[in-house]
Amino acid sequence: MANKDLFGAEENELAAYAKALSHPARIAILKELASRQTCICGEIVDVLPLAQSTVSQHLKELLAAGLIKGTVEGPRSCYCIDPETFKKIELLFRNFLNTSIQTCC
Amino acid sequence: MANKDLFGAEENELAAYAKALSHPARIAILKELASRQTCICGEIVDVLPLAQSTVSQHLKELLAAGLIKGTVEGPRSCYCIDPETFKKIELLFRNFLNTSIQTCC
DNA sequence: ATTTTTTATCGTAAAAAAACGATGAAAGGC
DNA sequence: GCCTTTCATCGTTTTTTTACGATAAAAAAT
Repeated sequence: MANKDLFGAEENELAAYAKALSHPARIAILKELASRQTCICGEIVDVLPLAQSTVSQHLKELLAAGLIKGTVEGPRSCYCIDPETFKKIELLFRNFLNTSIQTCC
Repeated sequence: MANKDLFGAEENELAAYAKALSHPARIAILKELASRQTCICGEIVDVLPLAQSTVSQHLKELLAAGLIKGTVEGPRSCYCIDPETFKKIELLFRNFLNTSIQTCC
């Protein structure tokens, strides 16, 4: 991505989270994870219209962004939404969007 | 972008808005627009560390996504945040993020 | 009428993202 | 001990994004 230090920390942070959410497959993954109360989520691949390696790549990105946390033990993966990050993002976006609405023309 | 009809409408919509927000320059533009109560915003280029054509391109994307509205009259441009879209997005994201938090493990 | 100023568009190059198949690793079942 | 299953990683190709300079358009200023 473009040189990080051309922009402020808040701009970069917001953009990074938005980027993580910027693909329908990743949204679908998150919704699927959210819909299951338990963490046993090995069947994500079957739900998505993508190859297994592609899904794995999307999971990796979500992991890197901190949106999910997960462990893999041999043939069993266990990914979960990270509620803390979600709370943080919710606040970040809400703040940004609302103050923009209020201060604009 | 990936085939639109591989995913649901909500996934695509969320991802599209997130994509519009996924670059620090675009966040910076939006913050700058929000910070001015008036719509006379011809000096955005000067505020950003990017070439004029690049900024214009980012503005075009924000316009296409519906985040801003604008008119250009010769040597004067007038871009504004679209508060309606912002409200819509705020709701969309809040809904998605909050229900994810509540239903997850 | 010509110049100046500001912006959009075009063409293009470089970088990043997305996707897949093939391969490899790890744990459990046979 | 060997399969099987499930996932990650690698290598590669295609597509998209980002960025810039150069050029064009449009209105105002001179």
